[in-house]
Amino acid sequence: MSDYGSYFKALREAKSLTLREVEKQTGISNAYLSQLETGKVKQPSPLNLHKLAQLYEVPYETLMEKVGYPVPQNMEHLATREPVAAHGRLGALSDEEELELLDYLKFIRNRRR
Amino acid sequence: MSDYGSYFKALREAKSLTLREVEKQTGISNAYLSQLETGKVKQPSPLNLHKLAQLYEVPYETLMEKVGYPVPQNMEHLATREPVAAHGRLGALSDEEELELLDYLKFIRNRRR
DNA sequence: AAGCATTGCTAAATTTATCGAGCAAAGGTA
DNA sequence: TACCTTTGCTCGATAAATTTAGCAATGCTT
Repeated sequence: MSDYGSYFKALREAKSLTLREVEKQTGISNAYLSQLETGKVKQPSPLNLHKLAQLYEVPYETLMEKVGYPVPQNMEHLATREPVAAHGRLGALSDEEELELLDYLKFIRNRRR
Repeated sequence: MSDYGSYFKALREAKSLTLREVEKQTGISNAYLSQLETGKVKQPSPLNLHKLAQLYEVPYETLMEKVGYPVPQNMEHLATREPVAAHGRLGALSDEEELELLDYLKFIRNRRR
């Protein structure tokens, strides 16, 4: 199976923590932690990864990458990536669309007044 | 239950895509997509979120935040509303305005067809 | 040595993610 | 009108995440 289990175990041992101590700090059952460390878990939830990242003091993204989740781009990428307009629910807009929406937005805002 | 379903639905409709078209582009079953959009799914996998983010042209982090996953620290400000405000000429939008514009955008794009 | 707590682990149960099949409503087309 | 397709959705099945309970080995204390 997946083989990042030993990695998590190493992180825990580096802090000299016991499975049950980690359970207390994170709320994740020691049973599950054990399975995680012995390669019996494929994709732990991002929330649990985050908790472990905090406790073990490693970057959340590092753990996400370890378990095979897509990792968010770094800032440079985002900054360069096509239109900043590609945010929110509107998504990427062509110039014409943006102008038309701008017009409609004015209408919306003046509607009731 | 969680209620980000309508958000995904809005994203899909903004692109005038059908559930089965999204299925073809992402490999995610239309059955699951439907459940996702009708609030019957709690935590879709990061991988699926990533696929949808690509198709819908929204940041992966935004979707992660929507479904309640922790978002990497250095990305938080980008994942929230701010970018929408950075929407060139449109400026900052309220939720209601954004939804209404989304709806209008859909209309614009379907006008001819 | 006996008794007790700690530690890592597994087994079974529960919950959720995800898919395949198939159904009913809506649209078009002959 | 009858037929075929498309579309969103539900149902039932399978797999994986995560928990609770409990067990064996080790360690500590008397």
